[in-house]
Amino acid sequence: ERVFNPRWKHIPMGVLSNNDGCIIARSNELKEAGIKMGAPYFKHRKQLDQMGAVILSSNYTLYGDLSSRVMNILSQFTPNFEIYSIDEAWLDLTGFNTETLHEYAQKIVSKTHQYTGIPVSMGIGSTKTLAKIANHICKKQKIPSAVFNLNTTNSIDDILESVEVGDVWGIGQKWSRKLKYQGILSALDLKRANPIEFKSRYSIVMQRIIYELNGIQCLTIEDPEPKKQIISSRSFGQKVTEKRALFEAISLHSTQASEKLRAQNSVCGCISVFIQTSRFNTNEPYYSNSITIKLASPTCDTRYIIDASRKGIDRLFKHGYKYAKAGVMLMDIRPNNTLPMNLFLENDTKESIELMNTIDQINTVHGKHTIRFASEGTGTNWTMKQDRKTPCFTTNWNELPIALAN
DNA sequence: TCTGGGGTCCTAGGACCC
DNA sequence: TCTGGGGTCCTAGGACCC
Repeated sequence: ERVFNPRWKHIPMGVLSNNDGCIIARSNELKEAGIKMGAPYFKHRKQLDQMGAVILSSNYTLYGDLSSRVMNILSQFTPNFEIYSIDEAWLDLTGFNTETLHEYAQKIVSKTHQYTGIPVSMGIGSTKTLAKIANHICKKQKIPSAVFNLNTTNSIDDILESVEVGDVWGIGQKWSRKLKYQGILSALDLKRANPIEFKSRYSIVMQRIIYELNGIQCLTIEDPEPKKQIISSRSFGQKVTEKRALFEAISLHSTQASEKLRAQNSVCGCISVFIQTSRFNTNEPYYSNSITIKLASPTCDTRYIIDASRKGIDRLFKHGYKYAKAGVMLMDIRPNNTLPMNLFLENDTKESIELMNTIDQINTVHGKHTIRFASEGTGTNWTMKQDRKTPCFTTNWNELPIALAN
């Protein structure tokens, strides 16, 4: 957001989740003010207003586009590269000259910043888990070069001792509590734990973390795999009581999930539909339910998936509840075998595949939802709240930034 | 009184991640 | 009034097989 609005550079900022519900990205000022990741916005609104903070709805189109620009640059610095999330990537620097590694890393950081305006930091370690710790140090200590190499510090153990066990990658709330109860307080304590004993007490995942802290690689740089499940879901802007509105939302989710399914050249064997009321409102009766429906045969045709989801809603819906959220999950996902020989043996006939291709092409060229299914309705009464979204500066001709010359 | 051994597959639930 | 969305992996237990 600051790339396209430099005037916000020194102003406290936050970005909200869908529906403007939770705070999911915070500038340093917000972190220092004690605003927690995922905190409900309405609970902190007053405080944030007083701070003069700029709080925005999330603009995933913009973030996704900037992300791919950053990833593009990063990928040029090593042949072995993995995109880990929208804002993280692994670079395999095995075999690179260790003497000049720090400079090389700085070059990566400065080139990324120069080309995209996005500040990045880099942590270097001999395993993924150690590299994550190095990056953690980078941010926590605000290292000016934005690079921290754990391999060239005097004592890795001193660093590990300063890191809380809950800040180790892979240690979440539950395990953190359990470890601390056992007297394992720091990353160093965990490094020195017995991997065999901890495997039986926790799981093989914990054992790997211990090995990785000891510099033994258990996790490698991986190639992208097709998704094994695809979810589309949303909370409603306002609570929904009508079955019709629920089905409209579910139709839209079926459409979006199917698009993702086709984009990775897969078909799915079954779908799951779920609806739920708010789990926070204790004054209203709570209802949450899901149903899994097996498809007659594997498909990526939106029509069959919407049809199945309708049956799901018919069986799930109960009158008298105020629904807060609904969604669709595609499961039993496998490659779409489009070899001509198999075309007519599958649910997805040639006609079906051509129709879906055409719809996808129209929506790619002319914009999302240009052509859509009538069952999605007009959606005006249940679509999500997004009061403060910045324009799609980089992906929409109508929303390009405008530069004025005086 | 006394009731085997070895295997696979599937699912739900729990843990984690960003 | 207002509390996100989308993933992964692992394990235990049940159903089933011979």
